[in-house]
Amino acid sequence: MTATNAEDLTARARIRDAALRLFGERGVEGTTIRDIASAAGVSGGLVRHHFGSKDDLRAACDAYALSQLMRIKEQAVLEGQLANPAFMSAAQPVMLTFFKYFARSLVDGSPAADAMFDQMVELSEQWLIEHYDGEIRDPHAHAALLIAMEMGALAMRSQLSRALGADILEPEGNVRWLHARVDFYAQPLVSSELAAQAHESLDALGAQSVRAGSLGAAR
Amino acid sequence: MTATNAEDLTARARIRDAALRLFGERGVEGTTIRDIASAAGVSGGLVRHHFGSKDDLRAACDAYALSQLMRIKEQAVLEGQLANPAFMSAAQPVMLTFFKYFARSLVDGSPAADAMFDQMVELSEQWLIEHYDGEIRDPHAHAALLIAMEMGALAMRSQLSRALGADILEPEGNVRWLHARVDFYAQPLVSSELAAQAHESLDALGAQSVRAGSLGAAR
DNA sequence: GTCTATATAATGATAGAC
DNA sequence: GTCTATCATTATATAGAC
Repeated sequence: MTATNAEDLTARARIRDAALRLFGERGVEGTTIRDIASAAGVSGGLVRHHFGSKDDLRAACDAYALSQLMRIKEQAVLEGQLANPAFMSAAQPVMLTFFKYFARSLVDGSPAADAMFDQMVELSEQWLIEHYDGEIRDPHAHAALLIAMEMGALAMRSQLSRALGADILEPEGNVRWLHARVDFYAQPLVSSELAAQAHESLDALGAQSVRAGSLGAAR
Repeated sequence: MTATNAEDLTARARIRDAALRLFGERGVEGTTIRDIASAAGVSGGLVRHHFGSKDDLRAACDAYALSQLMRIKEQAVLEGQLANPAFMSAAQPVMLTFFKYFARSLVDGSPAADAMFDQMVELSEQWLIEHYDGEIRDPHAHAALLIAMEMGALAMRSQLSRALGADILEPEGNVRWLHARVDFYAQPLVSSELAAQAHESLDALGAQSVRAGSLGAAR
């Protein structure tokens, strides 16, 4: 049910929600129109009637997920709901569902997902520049890595859930996950000395690669 | 060419390497046997002749990627090649290719990938316990998140590459990526005070979720 | 709006020739 | 070992009835 707008019980909405969920779980290629129709309790023909083609359905899911996410963001920021625990805890699981969809889309590749990624990188880059205490060499790269890892962890949902002993998208596992995440971001994994050393090694490696030319990634 | 063993120019090896690459890039569902055959420069029939079925081919890729990764690991650790820059810089791109394959398998889900993930978590958990200075509340969860984010970032290869301006699996982008990664792990994103505060909020949220019951993740 | 039935295409699997 | 040709299955797309 992802998000429950009042008039949202139509077959069209059910199809879109089912597609959003199945695409997010199995990927677009791994999901058939029949699967979606079955999950939504309608016929395959109706999917076509409402959305035309699988690609169009996917585009509709992209647009819907993006708009819903933006809507929540607006509410949180503009309407000052950020400080409202009830709103935030209610919004959280819905947002996660959309994030999960985008995480999978990011892996599969799609124009909308690409745009979403860039937008998120942009936002977190600004946040880093404005709110971060320490110095960051390359804020853009830092932000990109941050978002890639965040979305990547979400794409690894089943693995992470197995390791934590509970689905990270259900309340119990979700809390465990968020706790671990806070710790993860609170503690540096390597010391600044080790980091400096690593940067040096990388510079040497970089120069070497450029010279040798033969060390290109295998393909 | 992923890894160039001397006798590795056989059609069978070419098929396996092509499958490894395509599965890693597009996922198993998104790759057809014809695609693989074409990339390997052979007929579809030959793929079947050598590997039986698509599932068997995938299993062969799993086994091969795992064994190669272990082989490199053995060499690095047992034969003391860890300190040999030439070996390490040559091994790095090959390892990345296999990691990429597993990252995608992790997203798609497979028994071998699951085992791989658990193994990596186990290793990094031990590393955290033995070599990490600070205190970590939940080493297992921490390790799981670390691996999920590492592999997740790899699964986000195209996004990350676009953001960094060069393919992270080619030398140039690779160096940029590794630099950003060092910085990422060298600097805590949130202060310990903020972290403590976040942990508190999460505990409150957790208790609330358990009470309310209605806050389950959307599905 | 919704369904059933059908056409068309793609895919994995198979058989047999060289 | 390698190919071409073909089959069976499945998926998407389409048409038309209710």
